[in-house]
Amino acid sequence: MSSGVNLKALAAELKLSPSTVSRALNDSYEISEATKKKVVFMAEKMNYQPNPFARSLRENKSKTIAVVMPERMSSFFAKVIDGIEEVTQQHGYHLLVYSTHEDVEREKKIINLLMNGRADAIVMSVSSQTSDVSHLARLHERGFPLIFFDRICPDIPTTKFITNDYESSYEGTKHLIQQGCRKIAFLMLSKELSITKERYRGYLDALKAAGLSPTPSLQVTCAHDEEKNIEAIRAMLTSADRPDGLFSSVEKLALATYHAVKRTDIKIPQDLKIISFFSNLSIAGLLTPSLTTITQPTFQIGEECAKLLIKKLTKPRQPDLPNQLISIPSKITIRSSTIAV
Amino acid sequence: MSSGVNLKALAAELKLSPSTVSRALNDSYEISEATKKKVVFMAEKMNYQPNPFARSLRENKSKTIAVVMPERMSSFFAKVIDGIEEVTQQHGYHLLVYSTHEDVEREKKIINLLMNGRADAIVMSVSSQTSDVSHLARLHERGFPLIFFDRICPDIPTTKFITNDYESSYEGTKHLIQQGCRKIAFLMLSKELSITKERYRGYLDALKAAGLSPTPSLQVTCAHDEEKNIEAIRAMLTSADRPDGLFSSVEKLALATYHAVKRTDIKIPQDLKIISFFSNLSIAGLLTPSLTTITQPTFQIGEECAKLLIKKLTKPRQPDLPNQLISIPSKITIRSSTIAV
DNA sequence: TCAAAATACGGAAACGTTTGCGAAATTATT
DNA sequence: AATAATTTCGCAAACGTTTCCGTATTTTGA
Repeated sequence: MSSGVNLKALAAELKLSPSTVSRALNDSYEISEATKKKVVFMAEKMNYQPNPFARSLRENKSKTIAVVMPERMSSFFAKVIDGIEEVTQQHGYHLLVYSTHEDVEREKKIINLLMNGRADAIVMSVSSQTSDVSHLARLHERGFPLIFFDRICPDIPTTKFITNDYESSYEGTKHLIQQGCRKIAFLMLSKELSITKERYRGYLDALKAAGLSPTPSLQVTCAHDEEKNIEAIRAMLTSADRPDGLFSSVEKLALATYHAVKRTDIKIPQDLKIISFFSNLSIAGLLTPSLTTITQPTFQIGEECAKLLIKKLTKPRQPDLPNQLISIPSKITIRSSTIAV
Repeated sequence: MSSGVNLKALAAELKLSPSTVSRALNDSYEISEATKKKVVFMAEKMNYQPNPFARSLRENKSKTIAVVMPERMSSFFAKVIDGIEEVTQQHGYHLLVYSTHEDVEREKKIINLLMNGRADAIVMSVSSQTSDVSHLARLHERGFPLIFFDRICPDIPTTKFITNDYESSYEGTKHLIQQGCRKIAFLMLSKELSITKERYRGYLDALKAAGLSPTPSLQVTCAHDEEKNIEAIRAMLTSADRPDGLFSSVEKLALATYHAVKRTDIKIPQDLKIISFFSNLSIAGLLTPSLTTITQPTFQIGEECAKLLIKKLTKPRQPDLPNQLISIPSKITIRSSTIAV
């Protein structure tokens, strides 16, 4: 139901053939400048809009990229998509955006839907439930351009964009130790997640380097229910083995921790020092006390994902996405939540 | 580059004609149950995926809905989209998501891009810069299904979903007055916005009902630069005419106000009581002091938008979207930021 | 001046569906 | 038993592009 005017109508009006009009609009070398002018002018005048589906059908590409991520209500993912959109929009690409809601079944359904070519590529971050990655492997094996960011699949040989999870976590944990923490809790979403593994490894190594060992009861795996998370954290914080420091591997768990602390008489940072991966800088400074954060280069991650894809999709005979892990460093910003008093 | 197998290949394998296979897969009444079984089985086996563009071209519909909104880093818009996705996904629709970044030029470009039929409908919330709505009017006049939510265009005769902006603002302002406020500031994004107008009207009427009149210097219009907003608010809060209450018409300005207050020695709620339209309830409870909020039914707004569109798009001969304003009430949650001490 | 090359355009096929129409085979009706 | 109706399927057109060829016209080269 577009504007009603198509190539044929435009051609008829110009007394030219559709093929000539098409070529003129696509700036083909075999059309004279004179007719190009006329065609472009008339196309403008009649408000001709090429039908994207006819074009996609013919050219076998959609000028569309799909973004699949675990949730929408997250400053991290929101900013990454902003970054993606920034560069894709400049190249005339459109963005299909899907949220899996951390549900691997929904993730599978979405991936399967995308196998029909509705999008030219997928950039994704897996759900916290995703352990079996066969749906993604299958997609990749068929040659479908797929790249990961943040929550990656290490075993799928394609390009992945991450931050320096290990090093940042190591440094963050070291910072807590330097501030006097000896019993440091670790909060994670799911042990399956790549980011959990890397960040946990950094945390453990920093403990080890300081001659400390992790307390099992202080390693809490959270779920999707915010209230339950808060209660689990509160229970942990008020247990006999209560921690004096806390490392949250994701933003939402830092917020849950602040909620949990509000239900106790624990004082931050006197009784408990907190550091967290966190993307919403405005909020970090507004929390009481302000939160020491490890901030990922969100926007840049999105941009890099998109740039790589655009290169792959627009150059004629581009090789497959290389199997590489590209790391863009995070930045630690020390605020009140870890300042020894 | 889908899976490689198309209708013709599938038909050849089955020794049937493509038309029969198509009808079988679409469960047409003119195909026997026996062949339907065979076709479906073989389609499954060969992993046949219908080409969406061929289908869209033929049927002149894309099974895609576009969402156009001012920003992505907003809990309000994120939740609305979650609501939209919830129902559209159930009906096999896909979501193209665009952010205008509060830039009317980008908004125009996006709208013009969407005129070619890439999406079957648009659900949108206009940018704060949007005063000339001719690009949207044109779209609607061409019969393109368009519905608004939150930041609407009153003059375009289609369906709009809002919350009870006037009443909520009236009640919120009344609450501030009841808590002892006499000089109440009003924070807004742009005077052009429908939500600004309605919320401001509610604010003004509540003042008038209490025999108060607004102080011009306390009505601040903000821009897109967060730091500038914070400074403008700080200046206003510390001026000679300093307010004792503040009504923020959008979430981000409440956060800016908390930042501004941090730069002064003002105490909330002792010196200044604050209420705001706010969607991120988790954060509202975490601010210090916790923020009294007017929370919109975000998810439900999204659901209702999508339900209406799905009905319009799936029923064969559906009339145009009616020119109506549907209001779903907000809820005021009183927290510490307005509790008189 | 004449052949060769370059230029500018049109005809038609192709992309993969859906569907109107026709037709063969089967079943129902009188 | 002859005709009518129903069931089941195939042919071909159509959706709106792009592009492979072919061709007529003009320009170039010797």
